[in-house]
Amino acid sequence: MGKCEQCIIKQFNAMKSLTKDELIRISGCKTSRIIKKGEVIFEEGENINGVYCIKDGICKLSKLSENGKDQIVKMVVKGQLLGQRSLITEEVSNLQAVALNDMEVCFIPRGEIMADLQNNLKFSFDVLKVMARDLRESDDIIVNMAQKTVRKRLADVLIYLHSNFGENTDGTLSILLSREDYANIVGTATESAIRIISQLKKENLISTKGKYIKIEDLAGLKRVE
Amino acid sequence: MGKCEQCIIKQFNAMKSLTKDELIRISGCKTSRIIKKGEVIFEEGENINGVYCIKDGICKLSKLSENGKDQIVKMVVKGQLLGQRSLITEEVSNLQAVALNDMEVCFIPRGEIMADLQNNLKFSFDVLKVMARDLRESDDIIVNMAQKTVRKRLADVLIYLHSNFGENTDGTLSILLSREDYANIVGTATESAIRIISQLKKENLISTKGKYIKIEDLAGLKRVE
DNA sequence: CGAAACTTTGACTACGATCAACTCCTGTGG
DNA sequence: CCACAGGAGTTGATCGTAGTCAAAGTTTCG
Repeated sequence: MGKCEQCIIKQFNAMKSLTKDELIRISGCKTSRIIKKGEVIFEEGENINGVYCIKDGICKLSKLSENGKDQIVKMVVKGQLLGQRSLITEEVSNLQAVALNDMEVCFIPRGEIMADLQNNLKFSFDVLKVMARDLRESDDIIVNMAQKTVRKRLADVLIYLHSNFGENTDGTLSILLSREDYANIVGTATESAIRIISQLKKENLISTKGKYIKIEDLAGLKRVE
Repeated sequence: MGKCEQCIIKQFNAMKSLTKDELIRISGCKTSRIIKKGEVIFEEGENINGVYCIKDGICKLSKLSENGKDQIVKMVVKGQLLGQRSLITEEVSNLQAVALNDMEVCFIPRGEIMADLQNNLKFSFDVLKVMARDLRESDDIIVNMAQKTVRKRLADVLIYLHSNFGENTDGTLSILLSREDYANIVGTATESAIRIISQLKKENLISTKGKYIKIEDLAGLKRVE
């Protein structure tokens, strides 16, 4: 099993602030795990009892709404930590996590990571920074949800996916989402999302290869209102 | 000027974790300020350079959307700290803060509070907890925005205001918001909010005395879909 | 008292949800 | 290898929700 102190992934999250000794200790109690695409990592209401450090892959965090629809709240990718919030509030998870592609994660039990949070100031301050940034992002999402049309939100999501997760060699978005996922991110009905995607296609802003979406005119997409 | 170490307000926020010495130091450099209803505490994009500890009153945090409408993202009340996020991300504020009634606040300059954040583990961990809870709340707001009707959201807001800020002796909500504020919280047009309020009135779920709103049937309001 | 700001109502429009039918993939078992 | 089942994607028709514009009524405050 890999050693935390040598793992490159830690550079990308707050764990870079842990000391070598702390990393060695964590390395000793962590468990690695492969998660297949579509697999549930944890459920809403589940006691997570630790955090996941994502070595590879992407997952979606969603919450079941009263009307029975899932709302995707956040995507967490390679390099980031998963489950920090619930760890800190000491409550069960308020979100469900599902893998969007095959993932490789390390699970660090609550006790170990909490010990570091409460002893290593640099580490806890780093986590604080991540959260403050997340909060900013949440503010933006709230405003967008409240004030923008579905069409505009969907265009924004495509731009976001493109700039954050990049594209395959053929130019399609490297992250593959179902139409339902798209709908659940922008908060609309699947049919509505589909309709807008085909409309954007007609306007030559995007093209599709099966489920894959390729952005043809990024500037045009940004101008969508 | 009041002394932080004797101030009761600190019990309600993370400052309770500061040592007596730290509080005395902060007391020496803080500035008290009275803010009138409607006054802007800080603007979106402004460098806040510290945090406000709210001794009395309530304010709204809002963000200007591209369509020119303000979206109210959060309400911050007596006992809470204002501006922590921007302090931590070391960026300009992403929100505007406006007083909803006459307020009394203490301003603590960045340097002082940062020093404590980076030295007092208990304090920074407390702030971490507050933020983790805020993030949970944001998740809920996002889901509600995305999945619920304006009518349902407005009913929820009324219930929220009632349970969090209480009522006057005549039973009206003790917090007084304009119709536009209501609209800006639920993310709708002012006229839409007005229409729904008058509809709820017809259904005898609420009544109004001028701008004041009184909840007549809390259980009924909760059943609104 | 009068101006300005806020609230209310009406009429109309547009956006997005829902339901239903149909097509297209994909994978599984005969 | 084909057939078929099931899921995902697509499209059309229809309906209700909410946004916009306009006008009139009401409060508030100087």
